[in-house]
Amino acid sequence: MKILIVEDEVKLTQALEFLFNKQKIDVEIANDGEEGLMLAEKDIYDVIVLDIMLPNVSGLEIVRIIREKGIKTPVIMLTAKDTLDDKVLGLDSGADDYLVKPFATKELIARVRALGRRKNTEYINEKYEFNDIAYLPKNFELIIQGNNVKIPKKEGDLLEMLISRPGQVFTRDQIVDRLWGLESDVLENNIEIYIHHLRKRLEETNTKIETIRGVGYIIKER
Amino acid sequence: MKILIVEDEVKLTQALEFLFNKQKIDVEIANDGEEGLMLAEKDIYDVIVLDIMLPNVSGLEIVRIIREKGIKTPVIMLTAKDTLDDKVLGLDSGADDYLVKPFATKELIARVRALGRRKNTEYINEKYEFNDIAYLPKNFELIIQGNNVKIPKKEGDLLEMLISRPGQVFTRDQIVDRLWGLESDVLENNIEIYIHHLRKRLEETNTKIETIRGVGYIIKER
DNA sequence: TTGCAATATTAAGAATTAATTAAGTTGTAT
DNA sequence: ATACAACTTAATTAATTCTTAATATTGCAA
Repeated sequence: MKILIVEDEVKLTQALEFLFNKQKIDVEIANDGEEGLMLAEKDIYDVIVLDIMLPNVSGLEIVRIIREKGIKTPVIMLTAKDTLDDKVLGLDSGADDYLVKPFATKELIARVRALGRRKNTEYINEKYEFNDIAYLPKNFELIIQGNNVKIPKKEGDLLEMLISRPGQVFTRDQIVDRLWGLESDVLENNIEIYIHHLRKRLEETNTKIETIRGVGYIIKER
Repeated sequence: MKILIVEDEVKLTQALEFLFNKQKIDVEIANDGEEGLMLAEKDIYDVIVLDIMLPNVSGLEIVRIIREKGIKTPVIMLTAKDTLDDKVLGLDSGADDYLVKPFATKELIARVRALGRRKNTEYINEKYEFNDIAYLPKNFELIIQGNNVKIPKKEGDLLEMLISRPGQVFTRDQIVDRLWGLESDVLENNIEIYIHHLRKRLEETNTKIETIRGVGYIIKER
């Protein structure tokens, strides 16, 4: 799971990053609204945590814009007690949940988990299921015909991305951004290599990864 | 996605072109109102970005004229703070959105994306349907009798053009402009080739592409 | 109905993009 | 410090898509 945290208090973001990482959750940080919007638009995160009060672009603005764009990533709003108005409470801003500052980090982690899970399947233990395969991101385990196989992290992250939204095409850019981070300059060839590895693992299954030439990849029934 | 930017500050247009290209959005530039109007009339863009203050013909004029002609392409207006009057704010000028200069380029990109998508979502989630066929531009899939077939990009772009406005004749010029860009010098013969490919795919359907001699092509029920 | 222009068809090879393989590097755990 | 696994780079091969070009057919006007 990879999440985006948009929050201008640097100390807080650092603490959160540390805590989430401990839970095997990858974190990307944006310290102002503009950057946050840019990242959120990439549509590569499982959950977005948004402070409402932000420099440049407010959290509410960000939700509005990304929802308009059709991005359905669950959003948790962080609000100070005094800015907690109906708009947020009613959640008709487009956000899915909110948390009043100051909050217990445990609480935030729990809610992130809950939302990250909701979108996919109801399974309690962070399990993605698609067609005849399943994937457990927590221990990087791919399940084929009842057999659990541990796969490398990068392979797992890629599989998780694809399997988390079946039917969605992920562009090569999105894949690079999610697997290697934003300002990385890895060769795009790496995508092909990990796709290749995954395809080999899926050979005997009824699930395949299809190439959309010039665009990216999508997971499908064979 | 292909957009038109009409803006007389050359530096700005160059920067925008660079940024949009990075986002895989094709850009055509016009540096004055007259040229902008001419291009906008071609009706081949997904979004038009229009500065209000322009040499020759103002942005507002351009929207008015193209709307009169029945061109429904979404328009984003760029306005300086001091020309931001009700006409623009109310959006009853025919524009769909506006942005006050100076703006964050990221914000512009976000809004262009949002508007460009809107056109598609008028049809059932990114799916064009006509008669007995359907097309998914996102993964370049043509759906015939429940079967999804992947088709090449150029074929897909052409099909998308035709199917997006059934009943409208597209001229060879419009097709060349949209598929190959304005200053391309590909042989017009290429149109016929891709029309040919599409026709082959549609052979067993009740949908056909008709030639309007001396003009262009139109998609129809057989 | 003949000839011309426009359109259609087909095939070949260029160009682009992806897949594969191999070799080298990094990081980590013992 | 060594060994192994994972990751990255690089080079090669394969596949797909695009374009050119050459030829055939069609529809329209004289």
